[in-house]
Amino acid sequence: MTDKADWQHLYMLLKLAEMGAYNRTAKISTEYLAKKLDISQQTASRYLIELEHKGWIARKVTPEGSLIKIEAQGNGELQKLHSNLKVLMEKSYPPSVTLEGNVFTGLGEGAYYVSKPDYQKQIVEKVGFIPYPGTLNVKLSTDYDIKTRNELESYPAIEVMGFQGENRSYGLVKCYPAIIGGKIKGALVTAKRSHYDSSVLELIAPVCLRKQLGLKDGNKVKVEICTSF
Amino acid sequence: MTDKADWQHLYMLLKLAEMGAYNRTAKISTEYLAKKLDISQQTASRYLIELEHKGWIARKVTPEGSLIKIEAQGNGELQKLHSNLKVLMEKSYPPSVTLEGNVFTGLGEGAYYVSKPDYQKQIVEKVGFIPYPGTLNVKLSTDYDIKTRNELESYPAIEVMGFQGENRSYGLVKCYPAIIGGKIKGALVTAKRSHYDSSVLELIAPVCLRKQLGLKDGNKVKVEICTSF
DNA sequence: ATTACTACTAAACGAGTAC
DNA sequence: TGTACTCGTTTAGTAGTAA
Repeated sequence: MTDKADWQHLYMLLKLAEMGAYNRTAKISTEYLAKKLDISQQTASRYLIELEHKGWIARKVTPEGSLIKIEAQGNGELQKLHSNLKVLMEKSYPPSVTLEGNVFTGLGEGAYYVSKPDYQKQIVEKVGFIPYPGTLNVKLSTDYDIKTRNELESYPAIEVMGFQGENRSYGLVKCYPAIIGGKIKGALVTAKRSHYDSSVLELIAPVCLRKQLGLKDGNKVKVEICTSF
Repeated sequence: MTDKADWQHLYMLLKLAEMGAYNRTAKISTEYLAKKLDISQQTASRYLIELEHKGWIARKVTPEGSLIKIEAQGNGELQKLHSNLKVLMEKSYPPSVTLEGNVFTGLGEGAYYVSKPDYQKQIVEKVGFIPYPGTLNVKLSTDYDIKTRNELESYPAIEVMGFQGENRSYGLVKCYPAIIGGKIKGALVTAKRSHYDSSVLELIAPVCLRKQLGLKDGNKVKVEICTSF
């Protein structure tokens, strides 16, 4: 992620690009740049030095102005920004949503399902980790959380296919990669036919979430669902 | 143009969008936002207030956090940024280039051509102004300016078609909208068959450029050529 | 002309805290 | 919990000026 201190540099870079420093060399004096950005000549000069230091631009000072060209690293920053924006604009759903609720103890069903080899194998392949045999259950309470939870249904998900068991059939399970408690990468799993309604989240992870996050029943936990993967 | 003070707000807006406030309401606490952007909770709060003040977001403060949705104006800013970047990334030429040279007196040919009704009519229609009967001639001297001038040939231009006159034929003229001397909107005109080589710019505008800009022979003048229109 | 240093000023930031 | 105020500190920005 581009950090805070880079904001102004990124903006500067964009302006330089618009002035012709993208994929070619442009002659831009610090005074001209200053006027365009409505900053002082001194600040413009300092910015250029900083950008050069970062390796975002190449700069050659001449008596008639500075010859400036955006370098590979600078191009990368602009492209990153562009693709971020593109994803945002072109998708109809947000790249991530955050839900919050309270931990509670379920019926131990999650463990049963997760340990089924047919499910487990697919989770490893498609979601990318070996699930700890058990789920963390989180109860949503506010209108906002429940509404957002319901919206998830229409977002793309990783689909873990159902299969025919000995006595019964096992249905489709949708998985959404998630960051639980701000730390652990796991997934929200939603069975089509679940005992729980849409006010409950069932979470899996490669580790025991309760243990790793030190959670007890009733504790609040944040779950950041990633909708693009 | 987004001005300098807006840049951090724009960045903030982008982050809010990534957190799901684009086209829907997201619940984001100032502390959570602060952690994501690596700023303090106080600053995050202040930013949200400023964004609301600007009309970029709608905000409803609740005891569990702030409900935030990016408003039409905010969407507009993000879209503007996106299209800027898109133009930059997808075109092979820069959106604008700046040339600099010295004013000199030509042979008065410019006035002759510009006053030809067949040319003039097209300039009014395609370039958008009634040209002052005369051109400002600018001599380029540095390698950079001449090189850049030559690159223009491959950029898109407004084409003013040639025609058959009484005694001779008049050729195609390419026009590039330009800002002359940092102030006046006019155009660079390039005749296919010109007496001047590529180290000379011939400029037209709705007014007398020499007069309006107070230019005398030998004076330096900056010409900003717009390649997207 | 330029660029960019130093010294100062203005603005942004965040700790503490009230609500 | 939350948000957002005051106020001291830090950082960014500018004027003057040298090279």
